[in-house]
Amino acid sequence: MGIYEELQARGLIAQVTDEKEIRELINNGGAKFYIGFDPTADSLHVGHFMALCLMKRLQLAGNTPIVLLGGGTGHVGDPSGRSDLRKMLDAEQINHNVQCFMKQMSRFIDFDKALVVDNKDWLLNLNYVEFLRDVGPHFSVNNMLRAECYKQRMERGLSFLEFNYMIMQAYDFYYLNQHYGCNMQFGGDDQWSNMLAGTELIRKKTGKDAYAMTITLLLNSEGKKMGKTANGAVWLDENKTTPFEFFQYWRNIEDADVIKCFKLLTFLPLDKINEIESWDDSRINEKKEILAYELTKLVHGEEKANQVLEAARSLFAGTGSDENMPSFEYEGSEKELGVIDILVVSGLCTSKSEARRLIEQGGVSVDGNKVSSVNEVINITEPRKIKKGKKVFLKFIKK
RNA sequence: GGAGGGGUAGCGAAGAGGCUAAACGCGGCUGACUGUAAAUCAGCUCCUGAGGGUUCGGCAGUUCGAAUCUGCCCCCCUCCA
Repeated sequence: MGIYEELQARGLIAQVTDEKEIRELINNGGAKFYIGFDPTADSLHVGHFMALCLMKRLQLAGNTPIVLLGGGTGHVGDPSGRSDLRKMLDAEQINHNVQCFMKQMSRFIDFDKALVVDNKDWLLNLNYVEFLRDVGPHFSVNNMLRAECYKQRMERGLSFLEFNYMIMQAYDFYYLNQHYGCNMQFGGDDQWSNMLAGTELIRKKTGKDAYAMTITLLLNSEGKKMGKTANGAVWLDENKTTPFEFFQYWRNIEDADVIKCFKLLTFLPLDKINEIESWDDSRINEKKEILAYELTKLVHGEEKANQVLEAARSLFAGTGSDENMPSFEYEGSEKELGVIDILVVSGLCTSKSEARRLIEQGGVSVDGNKVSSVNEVINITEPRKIKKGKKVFLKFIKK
C-alpha cells in the first residue's frame, strides 16, 4: 500500500486536483510540496498539527516538504471560513508569531531535511503596478467571486484587502514553483479555492501542471470543528493549553468521534486502529485513553504524556500517583485563606461572585470534602487538592 | 457624495421614558442520572464587603428619572451615484 492509499484509508484526503497524477507523484516520492502556515496567533493549533503530521507522513514516504510561513500573507488575512474581518496584525506581532511557530514546528519537522521559507521575502517587496500587470490578467473577478470562500462574505461585506488574499496565495505557489521546483500544495479543505487559484496561475503562466490536495477538516459527529473549546482553540503550546488539558480534551471527546480521531490524528498503523475499533463498546474509555495518550505523546513528548496519564488516572480512577496533577503555587504569606479567595487567586474562577455561586451549587471540594459554606477558611500550610465541578482539579500549594 | 436601516451581555435577538441588571434562544457553568461520553431533567450565568455599585457603539445634553428623548462623533449594512 502506498502513502496515497494510506492517506485515503485514513480519511485524510478531502479533495484532489488530479487523482492519478498525485497518487503516482507522492507514492514515488516525487512530490516537492508546500503547506502554508499563517502566523495569526502565537501558537499552533490542532489544524496545524494535522498539516504537520501530513508533512511528516509524506516526508517519510520520500517526498520533499516546504514549510511556508505566512509572514507576508499575514499582513493581508485570509477571509476563508470567516464571517468577519480578521484583526489586523502589525509586523512585530507577525514576526513574534512566526518565531513561536518555528519553535513548535521543530518538534514535528526535521528542518535539516525540509525547506523553510517565509513569503514576506517576496511579497513585501512587490511593486504594485508591476505585480498587477504580471498576475492580474490571469485572474477573472467573475470567477473569484464564485469561489466558496468569498460567497459567504458577499453578504456581510468583503474588503478589497481580503479579496486579494487568494491572489497572494496563488502567487506564493507560482513563486515556489519557479524558484524551488515546488509541484504540489497541501492545505486544509477550507483552502481549496485559494489552492486552485495557484494551480491555475501556474498553468496560465508556464503551461505546466501543478497539483493540489486538501486534508479533511476535523469535524465532530455534529459537524462542528474539533479542537475548539469555549475558551478558544486547543493550542499546542503548553503554556496556553497545558499537557493535562490537552490530554483531557481528547479523553473527553464523544464516543462517535474516537475512531475517526485515531485515523486522522495518530500515527498508529491502520491494522492497530482496526483492532481497537473492533473492541467491545465497554472498552470505550480504554480507547479514549489511548487516543489521548498517543496525541499528548506526539505533541508534548513521551515523558509529559506519561505524567498526565498518571495524573488523570489518579484523579479519576483513584489509581496512580497524584504527583503530576495540575497545580498552582500561591505566593502569599498567609497560613489560611477563604475558599473564595483560593478559587479566584488560582484562576479557577474569574470573580468572587462566580466562586460564591459555585460553592452554593455544591461544585467545590477540598481534599475530597465538599465545601458547604462560602465563608469556609482553609489552612494552606499543606498542599490542598481543590476540585471544581466534576472534572477540574488543582493542587493548591503555598510557596 | 445622496437616501434609508442598524450598533443591547460570549453570540443571536426583544425592549422604545420609571414595573429593566435588561424577555427569549444558543452557548457556558453547577447539580441529578452515567462511563471523565451522548441524551435528558433542574438550577445558575455583570461586579460586590450583599448595604449597594457599574452597564445597552462614544461623548455631551433634556428629565425627579434614560438602553429608551435631543445634538455631535465613530462603526456596520442596503439601495442610488
